[in-house]
Amino acid sequence: MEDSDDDGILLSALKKKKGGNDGVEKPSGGGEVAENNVGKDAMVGAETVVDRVERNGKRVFEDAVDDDVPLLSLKKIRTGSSNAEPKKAAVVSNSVVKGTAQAKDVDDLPLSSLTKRKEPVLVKKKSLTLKRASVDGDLPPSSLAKKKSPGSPFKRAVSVNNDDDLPLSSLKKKRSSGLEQRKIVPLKNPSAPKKVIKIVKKLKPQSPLDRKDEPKIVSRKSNTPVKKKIVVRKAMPKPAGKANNHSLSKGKVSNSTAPSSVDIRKEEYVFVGGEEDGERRWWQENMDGNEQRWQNLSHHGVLFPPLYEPVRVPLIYNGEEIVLHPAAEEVAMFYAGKLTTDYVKKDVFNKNFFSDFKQTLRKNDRETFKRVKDFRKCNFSRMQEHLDAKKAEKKAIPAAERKKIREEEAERVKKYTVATVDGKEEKVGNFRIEPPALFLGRGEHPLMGKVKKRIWPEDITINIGPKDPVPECPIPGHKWGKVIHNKAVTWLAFWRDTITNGSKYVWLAADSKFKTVSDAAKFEKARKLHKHIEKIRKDYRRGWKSEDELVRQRSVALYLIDRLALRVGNEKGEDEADTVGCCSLRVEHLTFNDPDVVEFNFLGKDSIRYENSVKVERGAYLGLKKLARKKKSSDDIFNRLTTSSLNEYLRSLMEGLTAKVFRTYNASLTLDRLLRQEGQQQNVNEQLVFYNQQNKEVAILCNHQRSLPKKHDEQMGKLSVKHDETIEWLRELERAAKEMKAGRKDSADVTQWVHPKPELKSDMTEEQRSAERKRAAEAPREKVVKRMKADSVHLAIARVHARIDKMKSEMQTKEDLKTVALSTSKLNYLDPRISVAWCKKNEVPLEKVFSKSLYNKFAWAMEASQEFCF
DNA sequence: TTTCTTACTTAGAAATGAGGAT
DNA sequence: ATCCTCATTTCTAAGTAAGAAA
Repeated sequence: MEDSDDDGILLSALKKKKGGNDGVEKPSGGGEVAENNVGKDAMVGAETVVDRVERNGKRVFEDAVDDDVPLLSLKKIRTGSSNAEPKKAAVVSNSVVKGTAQAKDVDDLPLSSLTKRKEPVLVKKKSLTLKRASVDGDLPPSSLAKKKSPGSPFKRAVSVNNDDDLPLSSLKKKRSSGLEQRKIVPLKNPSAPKKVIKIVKKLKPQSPLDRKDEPKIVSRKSNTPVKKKIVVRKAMPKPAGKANNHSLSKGKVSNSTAPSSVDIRKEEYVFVGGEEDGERRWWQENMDGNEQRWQNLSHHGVLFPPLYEPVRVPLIYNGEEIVLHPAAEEVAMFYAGKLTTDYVKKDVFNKNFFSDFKQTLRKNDRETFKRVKDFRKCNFSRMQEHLDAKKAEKKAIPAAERKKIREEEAERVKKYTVATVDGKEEKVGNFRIEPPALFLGRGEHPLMGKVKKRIWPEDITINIGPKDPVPECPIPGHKWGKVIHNKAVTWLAFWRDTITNGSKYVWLAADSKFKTVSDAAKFEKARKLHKHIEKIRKDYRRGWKSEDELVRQRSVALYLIDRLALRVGNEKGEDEADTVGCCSLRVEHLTFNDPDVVEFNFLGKDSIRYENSVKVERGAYLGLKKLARKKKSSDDIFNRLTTSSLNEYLRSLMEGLTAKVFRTYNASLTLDRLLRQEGQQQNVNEQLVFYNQQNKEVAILCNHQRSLPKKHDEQMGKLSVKHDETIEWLRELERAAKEMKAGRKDSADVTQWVHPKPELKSDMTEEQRSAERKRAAEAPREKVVKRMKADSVHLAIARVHARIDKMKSEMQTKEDLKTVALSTSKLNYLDPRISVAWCKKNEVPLEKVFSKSLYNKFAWAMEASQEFCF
């Protein structure tokens, strides 16, 4: 039983992934991209379930992935993208998938192999595992276990790992506090309101770790069994034999992993890490309920963009040149600068722009205002040319001078880049006030094209320590709108956006204490969810059948949030693009395909399309279908449910739990589990390809898309040509080898076709050079014949094979990632300790995975041991 | 209640710059 | 060593979610 419970949990996690994947893949297509994908999908889609099964039988891994969960659609999608994927990746996903997938499928699949692999690693912790299992178990395990059972094998393996990670062993050592941290986390919870705080306090007295949440839960019926968790914790604290290894804690020596890597970071790391083995690192400090986030705060205010300098380049109206009033010229220039974008093709954009433009004319230049009546007669080309010329001018600046300018600018701006919080110097994130511009909303934003006005000091509220000097207002003759001393907030300055009336803030940078503490707390909260997830799932499954419609709506919605990683979906106003999240889904966004497939198609945040067809659990399917019945296509599916009631309910399940925690949880858990799959990566490069593949799975889960890079097709074409030429060379080498073998010769003539080298001369201008390069690249290849010895031919063959493999892998990766954005999940959803642990375990230098800024942002996570388990 | 406001996180595109291929 | 690519950084829009106000 216990084991199975564990498995259940794990599996569920896996499922999510799959679901997510499905979702992602499809979505990747938003707009045009989407269509492309669709095409692929369609092909794949042709594949039937049966096909898949068969595949499973043969190629266990790849197909397995598809199978599981969700879906059909997924399969389709995947096929498209995943075909190319390396087996390793496939394997991982498969396992995952299976777990996720419904029991039947899972069982069928041959998970065993995976399991085996993992188990060895896990070894030690069985005991821990058991504990955890028991914990989960105490909840009503049975039912869930059954459903999920399919995944069990896989899960098992996973679970074992979990135990290991338990956080801890390694953590314990160094930071004895590690454990505490966790505990603390809840307290920290940034969002945690006063109420939370109170709760926390109550809990504190309790033991260490755990579960402060439980007390709260009490009200709910089932919770009794809290204790178990405690048990788990105990286990953790132990010793940590393991710990030793990697954790080299202190930064210095540290990363055994990153031997070759940069040393600079170590220094930074040390700095950031602060205290030695300390009890408490700065990033562990509570954000507890303290309303006071700081005592002293000093900074230099904000930097305003330069004023507009009129250039008297005319607007051409109806064929005639009109030199505009400077204010109008500035606005017209904004439009001219957008001429190459798709915005100018949108009526709303043009209408909004022209309306604001005329208003500016009316205020400043009555004559022109009367004259300029028709937008279609406006010609901004002279202005566009002016902007282009200016850009070219800037580009032409010699490197040395450019560098100098840069440095001078940096010097000028320097004082704005830092702030001091309670004696610690911190970087400021965005000290530049946004310059006036045309508002560029995403998707079909009703306000796109309107003029975002210039912000003046009077529009700014400065927040600063009561004893700290008020920054000088940088624009003579002006003064700050307001100066306040609000210790409950972390912003340095504030203004109101002139388009949306929304608030804009100046914050500290991502590596500041304010930001990192809450970031760490976010991940700890997500980890905490892992301990409650089983119960939560059980609860919402029960809710699908509830008599109470509100309960049904909430339960079905939560299922979608959990399995598909949907956002909660707050209500939106009239003046915003029509996008939705879970709670705001409308009937028109879903299509039901009996018996249990739901197609989703809607625009989410940033008007990114979410398009996915998902095989959902029976209860959820029936529940959803029922909710859609008798409603118009424009009606909300979850009409009785609000995001705040949903969150209120979640809070009753776990302290601090909100809908967005599920995204973090699923994303991180998915990466953690996927990275545990063993692949055959040999060198660091292959490891990184593997890592990126798993990162991609998460990005797909979260539907993180990017637009198709402009030159993608062109670049793929080039790679393809290169690839073909390399193959051609390989064939020639093989032919020569054969010839030598047949003739028992030790050398042979080989023919190679090479591109002529460009003849660049030192007196050529840039233009001439590029023309020459182009000529050379397009010139017919020249035939070169050379005599090669047998040895070198064989050597060359081996090398060419390797090169071809690498090319294939690169092309595949490029194609796979063409519309997937990895950065968003890495930055916001993936617990960095997962990556740190993986790097240490696989001896991959951390800086290969984290850019410098990410490294700094995640400094708090760098001492995680390789045993860390999310 | 419900709506509005505030504070903070998450998001993709554009701008920039560092490194890789040749 | 040069040029171009591509990754990183910057920018600011668009979310979430809590608390205040209506």
